[in-house]
Amino acid sequence: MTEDPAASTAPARAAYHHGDLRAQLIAAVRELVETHGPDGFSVAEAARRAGVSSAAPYKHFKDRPAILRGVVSEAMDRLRAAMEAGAASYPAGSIEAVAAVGRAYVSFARAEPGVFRLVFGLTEGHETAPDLQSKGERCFGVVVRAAAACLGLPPENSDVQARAYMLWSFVHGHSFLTIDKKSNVASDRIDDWFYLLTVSGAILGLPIRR
Amino acid sequence: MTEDPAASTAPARAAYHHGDLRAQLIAAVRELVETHGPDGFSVAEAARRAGVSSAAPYKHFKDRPAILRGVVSEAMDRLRAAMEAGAASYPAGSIEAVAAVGRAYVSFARAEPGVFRLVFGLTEGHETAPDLQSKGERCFGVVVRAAAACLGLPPENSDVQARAYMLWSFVHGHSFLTIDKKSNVASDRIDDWFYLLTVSGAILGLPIRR
DNA sequence: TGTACATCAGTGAACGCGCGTTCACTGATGTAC
DNA sequence: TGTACATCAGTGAACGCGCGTTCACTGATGTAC
Repeated sequence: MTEDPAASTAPARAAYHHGDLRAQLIAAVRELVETHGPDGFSVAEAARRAGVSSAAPYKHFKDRPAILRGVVSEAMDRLRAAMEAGAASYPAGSIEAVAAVGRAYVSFARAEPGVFRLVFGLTEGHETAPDLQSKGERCFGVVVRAAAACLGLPPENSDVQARAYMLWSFVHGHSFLTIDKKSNVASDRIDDWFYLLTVSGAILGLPIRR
Repeated sequence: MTEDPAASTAPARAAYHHGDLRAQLIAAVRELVETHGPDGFSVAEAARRAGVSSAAPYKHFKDRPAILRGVVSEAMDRLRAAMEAGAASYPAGSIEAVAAVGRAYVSFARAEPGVFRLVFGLTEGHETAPDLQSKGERCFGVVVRAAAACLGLPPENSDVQARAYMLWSFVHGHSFLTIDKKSNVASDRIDDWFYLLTVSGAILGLPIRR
């Protein structure tokens, strides 16, 4: 998948052997999850879409949960890349960079709501997956670094972490409410760049005295 | 279920007829959803737990999605009641009342994570359910009214609605991150009453100039 | 360059399973007279 | 108060279905000499 030069872009009907099946299966599952929801996918249907027999997936994945984990892992890579790209498109340390991370997050959720839900624990038996856990932490790290740079404090600072977590909560909640259609007129205003900037600033700037 | 005097509290082995089955089924599904996750339940298993044949549920619900809708509907009633109780336990118009609504929300999610996920769109084919939609709006109404009272503005005010939505996003996101175990040390601090108060105040008080 | 062989990635048939739903039925309940 | 009867809420057997997974297999690929 990663060391693959260009075959994955072409339909690559591919020979008998090696049609880049692993990546094709993940793509098929992504499609299924988007159209039928998380848990609305089956190994059989994914194999069908990839044009192979129902036994073929087991040459690449141990079992059904392993396929889901593969999809989630790949999705987390893309999510983190999107967040980083968002941050990089504004001056380091600016509040705009912080808001851009949030905006990238929401955009991802909107673009792939099924996969987004899958990433966030909607599937059973994913608790035992240390690699996924660490990928999640790396995503959070993007938020923390942006917040730290903006506040001029080290990322290890516990107030920075608390505020970054609050920002994440806000953006995460907005993402879910939006894809669940629970949104109102009010939710549309948050997509407004100005609102996102303002609420980000408020959360970062809130006086934590104690 | 509602007009039932006291039978639902007792195990109520009940006669052949009428053992308050509808309510018992909903309770069984709640249990299943908590232990096996949303979509991890089956009509057959729910019937088994309620001690009836697998055909019995169809006397009370049209089909499987209808059972899910019943569970969600009942859960939304309880969620709204909890939010209202939270608001009522502090002076009307106080920021504490606003924060208490949020705290009730998070407590609900923590107490019944499976049902909470179910409520928020994780199940297929619930798009066609106007009664659920309106129940959701009534929940949001609790937040809006608390925010309006605190700001001294009418609930119809669009800024009030926008800020209420932001509060809801924040609390919703925190709820999900918490039950998904995506939380860190940082998330625990938000359960701290003082933090919740502060961030609520920040969101309500943020300067929306435009 | 050619051959022998281990490995790899697929096939396709088969399995057992539990599910959602239906059906004709039956016993208990509530009501009219 | 008693009886006749409509209705209601259950039974249990049966159906067809698609799924996850295994199995022995086979043809293509890559490598050693």
